[in-house]
Amino acid sequence: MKHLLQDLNEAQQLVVQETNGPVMILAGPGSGKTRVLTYRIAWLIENGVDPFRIMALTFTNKASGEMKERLTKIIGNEARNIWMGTFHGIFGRILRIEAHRLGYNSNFTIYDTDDSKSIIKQILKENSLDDKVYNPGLVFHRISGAKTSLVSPAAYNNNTEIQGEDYKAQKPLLGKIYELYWNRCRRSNAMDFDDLLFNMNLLMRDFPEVMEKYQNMFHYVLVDEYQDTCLSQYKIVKKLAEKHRNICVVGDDAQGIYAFRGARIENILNFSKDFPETKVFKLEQNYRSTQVIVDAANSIISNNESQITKTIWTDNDAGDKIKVIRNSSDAEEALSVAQDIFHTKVNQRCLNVDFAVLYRTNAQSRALEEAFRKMNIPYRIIGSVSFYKRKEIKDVMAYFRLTVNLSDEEAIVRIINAPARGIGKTTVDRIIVYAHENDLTFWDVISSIETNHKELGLSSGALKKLDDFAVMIKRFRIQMETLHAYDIAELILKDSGYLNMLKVSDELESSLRMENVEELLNGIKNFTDAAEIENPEVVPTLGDFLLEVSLLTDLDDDGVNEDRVSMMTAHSAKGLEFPYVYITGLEENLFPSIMSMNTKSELEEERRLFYVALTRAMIRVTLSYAESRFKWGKRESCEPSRFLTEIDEKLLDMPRKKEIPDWGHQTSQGFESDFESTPKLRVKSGAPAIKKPVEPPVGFKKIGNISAQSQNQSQNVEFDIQNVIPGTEVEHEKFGKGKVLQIDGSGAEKKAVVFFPAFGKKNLLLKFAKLKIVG
DNA sequence: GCTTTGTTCCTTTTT
DNA sequence: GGAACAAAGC
Repeated sequence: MKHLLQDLNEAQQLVVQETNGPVMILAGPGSGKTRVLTYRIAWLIENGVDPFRIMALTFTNKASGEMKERLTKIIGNEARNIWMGTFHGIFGRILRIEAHRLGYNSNFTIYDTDDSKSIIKQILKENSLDDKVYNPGLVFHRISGAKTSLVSPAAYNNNTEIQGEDYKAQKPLLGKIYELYWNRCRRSNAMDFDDLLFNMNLLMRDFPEVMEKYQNMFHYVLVDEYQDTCLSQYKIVKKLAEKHRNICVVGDDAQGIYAFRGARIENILNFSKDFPETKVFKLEQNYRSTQVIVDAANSIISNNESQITKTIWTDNDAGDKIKVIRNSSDAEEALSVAQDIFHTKVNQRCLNVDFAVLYRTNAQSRALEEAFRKMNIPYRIIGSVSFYKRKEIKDVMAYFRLTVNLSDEEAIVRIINAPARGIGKTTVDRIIVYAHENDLTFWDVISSIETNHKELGLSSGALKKLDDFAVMIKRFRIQMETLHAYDIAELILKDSGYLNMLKVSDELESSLRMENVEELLNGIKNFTDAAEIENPEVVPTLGDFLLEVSLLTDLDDDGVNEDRVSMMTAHSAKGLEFPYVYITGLEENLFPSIMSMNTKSELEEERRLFYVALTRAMIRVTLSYAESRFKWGKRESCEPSRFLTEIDEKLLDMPRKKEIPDWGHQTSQGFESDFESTPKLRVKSGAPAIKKPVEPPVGFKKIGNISAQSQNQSQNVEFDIQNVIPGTEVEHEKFGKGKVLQIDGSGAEKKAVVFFPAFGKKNLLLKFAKLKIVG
């Protein structure tokens, strides 16, 4: 047992061993918070606590994944028996068991933000409400806010204060929309993210026997990032721990960055009121960062009025001053960062994984990516545009969702005509209206279409098509009973004709979509394999997969162990650490964001976010800002961020003019490549014919054109990407050898148009990463 | 009914 | 730079 504590210092040891009764740990950045939590759990188990009796809640999958991994290293396979996961994941699991009590069935769908917004849009349309007044995003935010504060539609509409606010804002019908949305979700047997928390509260409030069951089940409750809990999370946790009172929360008010989604930092302050016998521990020593970084972080946060006084200090060396880089444009900024990393790598002999580039908004990643490709530095983007937001993935998931949960109207409408089955908008609309008027679900109507079609006034052709569709889904349902997740998924994709639709399409995009669908299938395969190893007795179902995947924001990147620079938003960086950190886009209105400067507390949250970003670094922080930046295709000039002046001047290596880099030459638009550039290629639709058609290399055949949205989106061809130029011979794992005709696209996935003689049929737009250069 | 073409309006951060 | 919508064309 001794060996466990050996890895910890004295303060940490004390915390780990204090296992009985409520404990609050105020842990500054770099104080070994995750370590303490992990070892505390390990300690419990080593002392005979059953892992099934421990619940450990985190905010992100990343955090829980990391903790699980560390725990497995310390205590072995028992780690997987702990109820460890995100709030949403764990509560989703419980709700699946208890769904019937709340009028759901256990295969409920989890709606993501896009699903929610599209339902709100439909509601607005059906009630002919102006979507300018009732902006769907805003409506959703309002509903979400109500739910995280545990205000039901009924309570919302009966609360004169809320009604007054809405009335004042000239949006008196918000409550009505909330109610309609609420009912729509219930009818579809679906919960959105906030419902997972809300319904968990309902369960605990209205079913004392259920509450007791889980209170008895969990002897130990641990919560990470406690400052980010919202009211509904806080109430659940409080109730769960009420009986055994072995609750341990870890938090840092200075790192609270989620007030926008309902987090209440007060929860930290109130903890001792709820549990008067609480023992409070403070971990203030920072083992991560240099003196300079710690001082800078402290000097930033001291600008905030509201904070619990806590001094972070460190024994570490002073370290380098914080370098500030001034740039003329976003493109130049990206190149400066890439170059700086390049030089640091050479001088300090470190790896790509030692670097992180942070930014305020995801949109900023684009320029960085371009620069990194130019400089040949491998990178990984964490949490960018989600894999699961792609059209083809959403389509495929809709098939799965519908098969598992027939009530899911969103899903049915999405795929009833994908691939085209001759079931058009008019028919679909008619069914929706009919269903809602008769209090039926969409599925109710089409599954017994023979009895309904007269009132619907459908043609016999439409009737047949709808019936065919319903029969197909019914067949999937039957087959689902006997097949495990991967097999049924594959079967659905084939039999629905979706895969074939992609296969026969000659759009370049389709082969890319195909790859994504295959990637999803691989994901299911991994899921079933892992589940079978974990518990060979139980067959992993499609429903299990859906639950897991709905709460995932990104497909688990396979490149996790590769040596790459990490790029992510400051929010995503929470909980991580890197030797070298670059914080980019330090411009007023960008960081701090202009959207977050309406009130003082919003500005203070931005400051805390900057604090989080700074304290990710171990050895060196580099800040950069640009004097101009592209916004909506237009160049706008920027002012340096106030944060730059809020840091103690002595800690800064002040801005200097950017020297001209040793390659390329400067233009008003940033840098221009030294490589030869070609005339703009026009794309097919909406544009005049390609002026100078691109001809395939000798021995290669070209069929089809690039398809894009409109002439405004014609793309530049770039040649200087990772040593590949048109003409380069490449090899694809599946299609064999080919020749690059064109490099295309910007953003996360640079694409190459490649001719594959073996494949013959068409040119392919492929994910760049999948190509190997031959010779 | 389905596909192509043209326009508008966005943009914070995440489960 | 792009998603979502609307309109026109097939």
